Amino acid sequence: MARPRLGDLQLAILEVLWERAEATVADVHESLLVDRGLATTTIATMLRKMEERHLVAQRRDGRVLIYRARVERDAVHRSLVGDLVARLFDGDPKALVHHLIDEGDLDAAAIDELRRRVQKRRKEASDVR
Amino acid sequence: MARPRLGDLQLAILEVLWERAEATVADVHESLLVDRGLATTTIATMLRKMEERHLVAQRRDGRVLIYRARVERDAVHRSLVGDLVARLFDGDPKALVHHLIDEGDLDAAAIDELRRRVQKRRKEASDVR
DNA sequence: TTTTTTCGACTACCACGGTAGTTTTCGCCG
DNA sequence: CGGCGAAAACTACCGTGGTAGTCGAAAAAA
Repeated sequence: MARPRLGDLQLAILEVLWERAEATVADVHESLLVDRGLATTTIATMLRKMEERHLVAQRRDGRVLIYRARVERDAVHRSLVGDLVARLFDGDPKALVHHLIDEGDLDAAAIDELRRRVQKRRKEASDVR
Repeated sequence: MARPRLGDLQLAILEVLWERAEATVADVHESLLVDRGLATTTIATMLRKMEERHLVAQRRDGRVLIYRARVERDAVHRSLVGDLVARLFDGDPKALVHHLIDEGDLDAAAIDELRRRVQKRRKEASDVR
């Protein structure tokens, strides 16, 4: 029993739900229509499968099903990023950033911004405490 | 036809091949035996499938097949990381690092080290030029 | 009330990662 | 030369993401 590993469509659907909080099959279909030319039934099927896996919750309003995300964005991001870090970088997040730098995806300005962000985060964390 | 998206076992196999340059089925099997208790045939099947997808190359030495990686580590890392960044962070690598910081996976010391690394990389790049 | 539209439910496929058993091949040793 | 043993080849199966058609029920329209 390996992990479910959400695919592209599932992620796209969740993205829609994260933005709208609630949506019907038609809503999701319409939102994704531009990027992917999928049939409505495809979205419906996917939503049903995702409901089975408890990724989304479904509520009935009359004869229409209304879906909402049951996992939150941060949790999904954390899980997927953590997964990648575990798979490729032996669980060391720094190694991932090293990779990004070596590939030229981050420049000095970006790092400086990150530095500020760390400072800010530290402050917020102590404020909460 | 979506992308193949290498799985855990495939990655583990590639890891072995990246370290040894060349390996037989038995070699790979032995290397992975500790972590995963897989049958030799499983490794063999996976290697054959990977050969079909041109992830590895196969060379015959008498009766034995010798495999070597046909994709390089950096390329795979780049591809998988790029994929994740595209999927989750709208193609912006900085957003990924922001996430890491917000999750507390990177502290100030780590950032300072990254800064040094950027400096070094910039130097190396100009040296090559 | 009858017809048409709209939804969801069910079913069916395909590709592919992962896992392994069965069969065939082939070189080597006695 | 013949049989043994190891390696490769073939086959099979499951779960799941992705894609969509069909069908039936129910609501809306005529």
